[in-house]
Amino acid sequence: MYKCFIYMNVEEKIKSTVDLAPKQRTIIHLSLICNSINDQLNKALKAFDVSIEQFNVLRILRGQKGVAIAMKDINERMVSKMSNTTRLVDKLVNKRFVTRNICPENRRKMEILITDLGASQLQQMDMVIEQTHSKILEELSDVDIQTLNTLLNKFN
Amino acid sequence: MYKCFIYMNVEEKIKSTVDLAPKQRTIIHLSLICNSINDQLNKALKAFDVSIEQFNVLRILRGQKGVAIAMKDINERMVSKMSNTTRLVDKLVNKRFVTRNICPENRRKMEILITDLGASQLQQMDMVIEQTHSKILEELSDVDIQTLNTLLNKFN
DNA sequence: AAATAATATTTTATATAGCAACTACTTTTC
DNA sequence: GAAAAGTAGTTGCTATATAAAATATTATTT
Repeated sequence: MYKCFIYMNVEEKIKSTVDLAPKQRTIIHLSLICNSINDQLNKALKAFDVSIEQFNVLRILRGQKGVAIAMKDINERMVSKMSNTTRLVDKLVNKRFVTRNICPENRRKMEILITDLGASQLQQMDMVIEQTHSKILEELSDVDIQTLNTLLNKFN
Repeated sequence: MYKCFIYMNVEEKIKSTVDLAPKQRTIIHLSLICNSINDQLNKALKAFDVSIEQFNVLRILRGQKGVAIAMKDINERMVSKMSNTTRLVDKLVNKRFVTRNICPENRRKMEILITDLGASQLQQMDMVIEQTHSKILEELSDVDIQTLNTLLNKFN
């Protein structure tokens, strides 16, 4: 029997009756898990009415420790790059989680800062997200996580 | 020095100056790789003017070996579920890659089939996608791929 | 057989992703 | 110092994701 137990989950999920090539299977496996992770994270953040991307922007701003940051630099630090950081920040401004002002030294630039409200909300989000991360990786040991990261590093 | 070489890639990519918790790092790492995989696959399919999802639908239809399939069943077999298979199939109908007819036995159902044009285009896409998969996983040995799948199976 | 429930698909609404064009400002070059 | 090139950010457009409501058909109940 060619079909190996380690692949069962994947083929179950996409209801495939044929055997997939190991490489194709691996890519699909990764894709399925990423989708599931995003679902879980989005659900966790739903109570705060922010998306994963908005949450990431807030984290970036907190990392600045009070130093203002420009749109361009937010973009560079984001996990999934998108051309439209403007609209993402708009949402956060509307929620009073961040402020945005024109930089006096270089009037092309924006100075974006997290507000106290944003920071306190972020702290609450962090707890929920950490719980979600722990749940997702519950079955993986510390060694598993190290091995996984080493393998992921080999991806092109 | 706490920062370990296996994490370098991640922190470089998101330009993080602070150390992330290993679990958080792993989730971000996965996310980065998934984005990169999707970018590469979309680029490979660009010449055919189809998205990854459209490509997946075509593969599902081919897997049917001439047996018609309903919308509901396409949805079940898709990697990233979405409620709007209708529009996805619309696009493929417009390109003459698939046909869609009302099922005579159950008029609620649709009978969706891949066309000869769709099948021949899919064959071309397969070659490009296989090359892309190989390139993505170039640095991973067979054992690496087995290990990776085993680890991915542990995800919740 | 009419009413109700269940199923399959489509439509609608809303949010986001990605690209390209555009505006506004700054730097460089001549 | 005016023209050209480069940079930062915004806007518009199109495509897609997602959820919820609507429509159409079939199956079940009474």
